[in-house]
Amino acid sequence: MNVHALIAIQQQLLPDLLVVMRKRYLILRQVMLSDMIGRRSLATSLEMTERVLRAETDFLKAQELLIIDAAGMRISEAGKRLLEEMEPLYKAMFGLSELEEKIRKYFGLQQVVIVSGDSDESLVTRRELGRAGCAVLAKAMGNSDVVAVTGGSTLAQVANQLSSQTPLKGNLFVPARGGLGESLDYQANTIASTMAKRTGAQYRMLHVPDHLGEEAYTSLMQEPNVREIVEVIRSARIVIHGIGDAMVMARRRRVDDTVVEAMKAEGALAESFGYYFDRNGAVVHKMLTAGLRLEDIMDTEVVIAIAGGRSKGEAIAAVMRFGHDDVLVTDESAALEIAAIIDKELSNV
Amino acid sequence: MNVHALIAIQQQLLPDLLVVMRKRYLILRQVMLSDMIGRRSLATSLEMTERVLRAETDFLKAQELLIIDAAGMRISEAGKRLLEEMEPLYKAMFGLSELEEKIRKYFGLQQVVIVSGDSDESLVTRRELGRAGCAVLAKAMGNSDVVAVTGGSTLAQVANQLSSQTPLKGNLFVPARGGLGESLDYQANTIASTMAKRTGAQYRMLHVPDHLGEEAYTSLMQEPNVREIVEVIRSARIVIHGIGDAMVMARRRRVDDTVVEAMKAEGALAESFGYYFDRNGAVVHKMLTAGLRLEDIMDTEVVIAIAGGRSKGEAIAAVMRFGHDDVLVTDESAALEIAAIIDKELSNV
DNA sequence: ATTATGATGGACATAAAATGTCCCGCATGA
DNA sequence: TCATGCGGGACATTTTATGTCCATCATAAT
Repeated sequence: MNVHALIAIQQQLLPDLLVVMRKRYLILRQVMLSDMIGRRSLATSLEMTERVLRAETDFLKAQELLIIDAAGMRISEAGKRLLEEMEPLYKAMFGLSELEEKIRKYFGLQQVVIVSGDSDESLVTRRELGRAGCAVLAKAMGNSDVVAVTGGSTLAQVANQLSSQTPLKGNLFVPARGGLGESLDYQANTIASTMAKRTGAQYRMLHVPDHLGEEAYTSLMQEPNVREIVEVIRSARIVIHGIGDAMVMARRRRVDDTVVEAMKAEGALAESFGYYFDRNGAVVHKMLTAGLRLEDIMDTEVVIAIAGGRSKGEAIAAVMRFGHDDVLVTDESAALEIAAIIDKELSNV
Repeated sequence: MNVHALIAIQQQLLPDLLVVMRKRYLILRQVMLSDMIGRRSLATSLEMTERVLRAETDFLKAQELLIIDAAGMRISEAGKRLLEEMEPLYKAMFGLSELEEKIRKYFGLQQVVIVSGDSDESLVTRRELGRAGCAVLAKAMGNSDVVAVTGGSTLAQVANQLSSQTPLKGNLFVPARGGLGESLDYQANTIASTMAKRTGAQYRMLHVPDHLGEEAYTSLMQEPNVREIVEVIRSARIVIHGIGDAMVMARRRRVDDTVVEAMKAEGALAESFGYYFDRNGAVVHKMLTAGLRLEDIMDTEVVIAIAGGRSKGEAIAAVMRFGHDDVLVTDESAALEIAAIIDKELSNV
């Protein structure tokens, strides 16, 4: 049995095991690196409140890993030994948390969740990604929320993993956008309905093509029943969306070749909830939609992005730069790509 | 890096979490063994209150390790898998807690603390034993308590590990008994004074030989200053004492050969705070003392025994049977000996 | 020598979580 | 059909965690 397996087992019984372990490890390490340090400065350098830190240092003192006296705190021999023994473990154990934190901070997100593996390569990772997405979504959902979901294989995966542990009757799932030229399973409509069925929630459909000319848009919006559901969609409190490669998505949606070329020229890289972004997160291509618009996203309380696979790293980074997401759920490979982009950015500046 | 190293680290860094982990593990195991069981009967069989158990089962249900429905609880597939995977690790993770609990229950103690190793073999273990003793003592001490301490090398170890982290000015350390024929370092007087100095507390000496004839006793007790300190000693709220082998101690104290023979004939096995016990915890040899008497012990609020080493296992068990201790601090080897004695006892009955 | 700084630890109000208790409706099996 | 034992809801109460402020002490610079 190896270390990872043990941790995985322990985490089932104690989900925040790693969180606590990491917290205490970082305190210990910071104290060691500082030789001698006071509580207040330690608290700020670890970004903890003073009182919480104090509870931990009191604990570490009781364990005799820290020595605390009137002059401040320093690490004990036992503490030093513990740190040395933990060092090789640290990376293995917390590599992902470290990554999460880095990405979270850089893009100013509320939360980043990374599952290990590469969705491009492994079915297991895709499933894990789905599960992680479910967990995030479940946590975000209240008692009577409107949740807008986009299409795509990743979102379909989320839908399939969702379980009805706590029946969320009052919630309403809606598609974020209209119908696309994709396969039925990956349609936003399909996914919204699956999610609703699996959680015992309600759902509404939007039976309108996503891509509309101005005339068609205007006339459709005259229809009371279309108009009503569109308004519900636009008032969603939660949005969960995938992220795709711009060119792949454009073709899948049968966008005009000339438009595709124009977007390409403008540096379109990523696609999400129907919009196309360049590497800086700027919107490259706008179009009329009966679904969720950019301005709606900005008002949405919780925007969850979910996408994985090394090939999507760049696209994810682009959408994150757009800056209106709150939570990102991704996998290790994509996260590493994103981290590389961040590093490059930071060294250029 | 192997699993055992990780466990060792966790035991230092998160002992509190491991306690929780063990609790959940035991619940899961009990449910598995019971096939299907209700909350109330589970609570009694685990000796937990219903509400506490409920909090845990709710958690385990959320983790999908337990299936709960109107008919009762049963273990899920994932739960079963978890138990199987954890089984080989259980001993490494919780072996000592298990031992502690077993000994605690058998002798009806309040708390048992076991440090790993064998004090007979290892200096490190002796030191650990001292540290653990300190921790227990520190927890027991209030703001103005009288603490009676006996002599012996183990208690000397405790004294040397005690630290003045929380200055306990109002407390008073006194020797439990008078002077013995031992070396100065192991005298109760010496230890009491060391402890007091190291914690910033007060101390009083008892300059009287422990072993007294009736005449000498009577006349000494006429002395007001002797009488006064003796009364303080006998009113101690806390007693911390070592445990020794009867014969070894008798010789060290230069007890008359004829008396030694008599004690031997009566099955004297263990010695503690000046009294000799046989294997059943019965007092074999009583003598007049200016220090703490048996009847004082019975009134003492907190009686802490501390002793380790495989060779002392039997003696410790004997004194525990005497039944007036509240806390036992020992080491792994002694604890294993004690457990063996318990098992033999239980199978005989 | 003295003053200023920054340290810990105590104290305490308040927020949050854990716990004890009681009771309800429901399935199951006698 | 009824009684038993089940889970789970509700709520008062206790315990614990947290934020905040301050007293006191050690240290270093003046």
